[in-house]
Amino acid sequence: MTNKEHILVSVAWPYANADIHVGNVTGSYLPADIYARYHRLKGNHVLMVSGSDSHGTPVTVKAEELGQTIQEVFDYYHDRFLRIFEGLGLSYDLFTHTNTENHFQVAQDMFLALLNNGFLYKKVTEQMYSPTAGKFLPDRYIEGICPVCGYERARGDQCDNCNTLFESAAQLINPRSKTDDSELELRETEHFFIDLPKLAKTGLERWIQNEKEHWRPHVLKFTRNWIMDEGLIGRAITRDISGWGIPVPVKEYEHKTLYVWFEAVIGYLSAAIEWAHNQGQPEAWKKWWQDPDARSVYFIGKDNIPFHTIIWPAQLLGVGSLYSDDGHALNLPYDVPANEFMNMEGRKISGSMNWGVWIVDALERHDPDPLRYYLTAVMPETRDSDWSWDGYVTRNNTELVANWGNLANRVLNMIQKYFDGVVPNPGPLTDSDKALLEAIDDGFVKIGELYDGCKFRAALQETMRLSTLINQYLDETSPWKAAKTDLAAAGHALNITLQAISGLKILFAPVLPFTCQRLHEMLGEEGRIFGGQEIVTYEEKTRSHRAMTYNPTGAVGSWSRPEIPAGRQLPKPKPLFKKLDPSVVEEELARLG
RNA sequence: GGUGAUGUAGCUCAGCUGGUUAGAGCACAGAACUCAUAAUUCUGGGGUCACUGGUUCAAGUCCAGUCAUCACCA
Repeated sequence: MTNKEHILVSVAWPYANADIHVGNVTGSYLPADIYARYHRLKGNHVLMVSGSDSHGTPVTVKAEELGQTIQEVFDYYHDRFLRIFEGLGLSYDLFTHTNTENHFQVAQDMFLALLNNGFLYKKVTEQMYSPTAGKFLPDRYIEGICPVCGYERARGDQCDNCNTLFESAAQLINPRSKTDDSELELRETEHFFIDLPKLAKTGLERWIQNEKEHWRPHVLKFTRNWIMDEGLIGRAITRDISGWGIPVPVKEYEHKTLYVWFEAVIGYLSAAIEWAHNQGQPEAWKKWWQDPDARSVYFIGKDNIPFHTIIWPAQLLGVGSLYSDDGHALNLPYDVPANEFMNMEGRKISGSMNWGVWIVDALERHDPDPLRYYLTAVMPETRDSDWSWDGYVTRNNTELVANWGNLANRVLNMIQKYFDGVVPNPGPLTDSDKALLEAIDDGFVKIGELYDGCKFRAALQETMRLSTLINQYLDETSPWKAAKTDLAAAGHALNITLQAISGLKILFAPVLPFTCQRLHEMLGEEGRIFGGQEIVTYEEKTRSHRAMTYNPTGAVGSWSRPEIPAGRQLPKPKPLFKKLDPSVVEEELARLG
């Protein structure tokens, strides 16, 4: 038990301003969960963390749109996330959020460590100031005439008419406040910048050039190119907003806040610290963050690559041995298996056009495992992929129901029918029996490597291939025929098939945790394959927050084929999956747009 | 505009460092079987590997350019 690895599964933090759709799930949350569940079965020490990003501008914008407070909007979506993730079976050890005392503290600690280590500098820049509102306005609150095309309602960051992007809203002609249409003026303001060029020289460049052959090619090339060709420039990490966000922990600057992009990624660290605290073992997080043998894997979408492969590593390097008495640095990412995007029936997913599948709705009409299965089968691992309801129904019916679910069902039914539900005796094994069981056992090696390498689509295909292999074996041995003349032969074949199915139950479990648990019970096994999910309220000194945790108590699953003993009485089986009528496709398509 | 990725059968995708008639699943056609949610198994048809040019004895696989899609950056 000593050679078990510590694996930190870091998952993208959703903005709490919109519901989660299939693209979000297949892009980062689901692959992270599959990865975490695989490593739990392997017996490794997994810590899977994430949370809602409360301070992003989109949350503020949403609140204004709805005429609600930011807090109300945030609470509403955060709560929905918890429900959705519970329903989908995403097994976060901690899904928290960034509006906690703990996160504020860790973010401010990192800021100060960077400052003390000489990686921050102050700089005065000019920004748009609203005299009527008495504050500086972020670019997206500014409107004006586009200097390129003359469009009158260009936004501060981009012209929607000609798609020109502006470096500063000051480039607009006659810039005005979007909120009250008042005139704006340019004023000087001072901010903290992170010195990325210095950090690059200090170790970031060396790190990115180190051996990274296990990284996905597009992630690696993109990152190296960014550093080599484009070069790095200092970036502002504070801004002129107060009242919502994390105050800058420096005298005279308390009215400014930490920029969200700087602060949100710190959640990976602060959530691990919070988890340890919640467990009553405040130091426990260090196993994942300070032991150089621990692996940290970041599951994100492709739009987030530079933040996780350059800026976050730069921050981690820059804080040195923060939180360590004996000079331990914080671990940099081991891998960032960023996914591409998922489209919807050939078009980009769009919240405003209601073009997509929202998980909160989907879970009302569909079971989590078929959703997880389809999202894994078409996961955008190497290129953009497409969700189609026709594909969903087809794969559910032909692969889950017909190939795998029906295999389990027919075998369990035959054992009921011919042996009153008692597992028959296998007798001596033939060569073809051994070949089948060896193929399953080899699967634990091969499919394990695929899961570990984040090749989830291939893992699923390979597991399904084994299901076909069992179907072929069943066809050759035809226990339904043998039962009429030679009951022992029928029992023999059914026993072998049952053992093979018992293996597949584990091989499928990272992707199909709910139905594999049901199969686990139908095979007469005790306990649960995985631990359970809980939604808990945590109290801090001045605040409380709701979060999701994973409780591993009672989890018995392990990465090998459990032997089902002859003579065991099995319960009456029920189908694992529901066949879907093709009309589902039309019903679902009708909800779009 | 710059950078990167992607473009292979009707659909979803494999094809590592270039090498015999380009693979799998689904869909389609035919056959076998009947334990099972008409579910399984076997056989078969189907592709100018986006386009153009180049390197090579040999290219889907390398190089250049073009087009399309996506992301990031300016």
